[in-house]
Amino acid sequence: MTPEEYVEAVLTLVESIPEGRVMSYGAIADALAERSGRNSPRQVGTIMARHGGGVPWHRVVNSAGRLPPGHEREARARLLSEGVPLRGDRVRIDEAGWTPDGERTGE
DNA sequence: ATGTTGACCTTGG
DNA sequence: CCCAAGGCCAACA
Repeated sequence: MTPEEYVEAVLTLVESIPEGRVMSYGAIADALAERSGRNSPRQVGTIMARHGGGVPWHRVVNSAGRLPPGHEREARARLLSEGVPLRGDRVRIDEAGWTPDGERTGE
């Protein structure tokens, strides 16, 4: 799988995240691990930073539910309007966490 | 080829 | 809450 295809795969997956739900960089990397041959949350983060402008990037947070640096205000507002459960400025990923299988990350 | 860096993750002080 | 260490993968100097 070429780098461009991996980028597309990531963006497509992010677009598939339902409103009110979120996914962590690690979960995304993990979900594409089989198909991409690589598993690196950092790469997903880099991809989001560079090509995340066209997708619901605010639905992607780190494992601790932390919002993307520099976009915290924006992300928080959007998540709030979607009804994503927040604890302060962090997402309750145990409740809003989502995977392509429709299961919650916690559990 | 080596070293650093990055919207990361987990474990452990 | 903050920091460090070891893994992870790709881009860049």
